[in-house]
Amino acid sequence: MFKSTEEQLKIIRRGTLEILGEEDLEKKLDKSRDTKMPLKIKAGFDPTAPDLHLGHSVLLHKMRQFQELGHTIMFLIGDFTGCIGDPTGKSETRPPLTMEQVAKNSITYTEQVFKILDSNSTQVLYNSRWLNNLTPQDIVELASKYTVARMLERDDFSKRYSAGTGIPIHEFLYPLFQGYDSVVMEADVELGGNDQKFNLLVGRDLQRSYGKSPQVALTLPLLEGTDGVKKMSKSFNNYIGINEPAKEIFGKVMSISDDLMLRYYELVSSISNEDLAQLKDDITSGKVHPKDAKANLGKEVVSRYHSHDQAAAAAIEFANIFKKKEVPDKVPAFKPDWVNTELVLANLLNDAGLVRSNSDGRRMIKQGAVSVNGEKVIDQDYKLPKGGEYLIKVGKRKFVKIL
RNA sequence: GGGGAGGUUCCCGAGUGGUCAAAGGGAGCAGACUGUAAAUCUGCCGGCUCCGCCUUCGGAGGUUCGACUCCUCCCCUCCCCA
Repeated sequence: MFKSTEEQLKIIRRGTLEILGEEDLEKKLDKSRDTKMPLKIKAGFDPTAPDLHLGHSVLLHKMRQFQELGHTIMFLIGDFTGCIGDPTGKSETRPPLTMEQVAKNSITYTEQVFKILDSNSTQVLYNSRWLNNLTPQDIVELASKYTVARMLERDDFSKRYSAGTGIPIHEFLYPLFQGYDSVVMEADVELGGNDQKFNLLVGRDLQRSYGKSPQVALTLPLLEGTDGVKKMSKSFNNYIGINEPAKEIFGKVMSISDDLMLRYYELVSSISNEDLAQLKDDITSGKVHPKDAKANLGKEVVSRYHSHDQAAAAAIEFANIFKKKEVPDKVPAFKPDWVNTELVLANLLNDAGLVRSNSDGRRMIKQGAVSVNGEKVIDQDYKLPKGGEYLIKVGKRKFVKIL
C-alpha cells in the first residue's frame, strides 16, 4: 500500500525548502510502512482570508502529494488562534478577528480547499475545540515550557523588539498555542510556509516536552505576489485567487514580470526541473518568446482551476483585446438613473464602480484614461446625453456598457 | 511609582501660529514606450455642485482674527530608572 521510504522521500523533498528533522521523517515513514499506519500530516490555516490563492496552492499541492502517498491530512483551521492574531511576517500587531468572521471564513475555506485536496482523506479540525477548554493552569503550564529568550529568537519578534514597536504578550501565546495543537493532534509532520518555520519548531519542542514524538517540520517556499516583491497575500492585493474567473487569472498571470514568471513556473506549475531549465535556456537564446511562455503558464493555471476550454478561451480573448484592441465579449452593463437629459461622465464612472470617487473620475478623464465609444474624452466636465448606448473604457482593462 | 520621547493623510516620514490638503520617499492609479511585462520617463494621488468650497494631522475642550503648530484634560505607544 505504501511506497518505499526512498520513493516517498523523493516526492516529499521535491519543491520543499527545508525538512527539519529529516532523519525522524525517515524513521516515521519506515514505521508507518511496517505498521500500515498512515502518518498524520498537519497544516494549519488562519481563517483570515476567505479567498485561497496561488500562494496557498503551493502548500495545498504538497498536502495533496502526502494524500496520494497514503497519509492522512489534518487540515487545521485556526479558528481560535485567528482571534489572537498571528504576528508572523508583520511589522505590527494584526487586529484580531471576531468569532463570527472566523466562522464565516472557515466555511469559505473548506469550500475551496477541496479543489485541490481529496476530501476523503482529509480531516478538518478546529483548534478552538481544545484550546477553548484550556484552564488558566493549563496555559500557565504551557507557557512555562518556553522562554522569553527563545521567543525573541524569532525574527519578527526580535526586529520589533529592537525597533521598539511593542509586542503585546498575547502574541507570544500564538506560537505556543499552535505548538500545542501539534501536541493534541499528535502530528507526525507539520507543513508550513517558510515564515512558519519558528512556529513549526516550537510545536516540535512542545511535543517533546509533553512526552510525544516530535513532529517533522517541513517548510515550503513562499510565493511572491504579482508585484514580485511581497509574499502573495490578500491584504497586499497582489494575489491570484483560485476562485477568480478564468480570464481574470489569465490576465493577472500575463501581467507579471518575466523573472516572476519563472518563479511561478517553479512553484505553481507541474513542469519538471529539467523542462524548466530548458525553458530558461530557450528564453535566453530567443527560441521562446517570454510572452508565449507566460501565456502557457497562464493556460496551465487556468486549466487547473477551471478547464482547458476556458483556458483556451481566456487566452484568445486576451489576445483579441490587447493585440487587436478589440472589446471583450462580455462587458458588464450599467443602467444609470437618467433623471436629467444628460449625465456628468466623471460621476457616472463613479456610480458604475470604475473609479473610486467623482474626483477620481475627473482625474482619470484629465489624464486621458477614459474613452467613450472609442473616442478619448479629455473634458473633465463632459456630459453624456440621454439616449443611446455607450461603451466606456477606463484604463487598459476596465469596460462598461451604459444602457 | 519616577524621568524622557512620541502619536501627521494607505505606509514611512517632514512640518512647531497664517504662504498647509500639509515637504520627501514608498505603495497605488493613469499616460508614453512595450510583449497589458519589467525597467524608464511624465502626471495624478482627501472629498465636492472643482478657477472656489468642505472635511482631515490620537480624542475632547480652550486661547487666538486664524492652530497640525500654543494651553488643559484624556487615550495610546516606546525608552530609561525602580
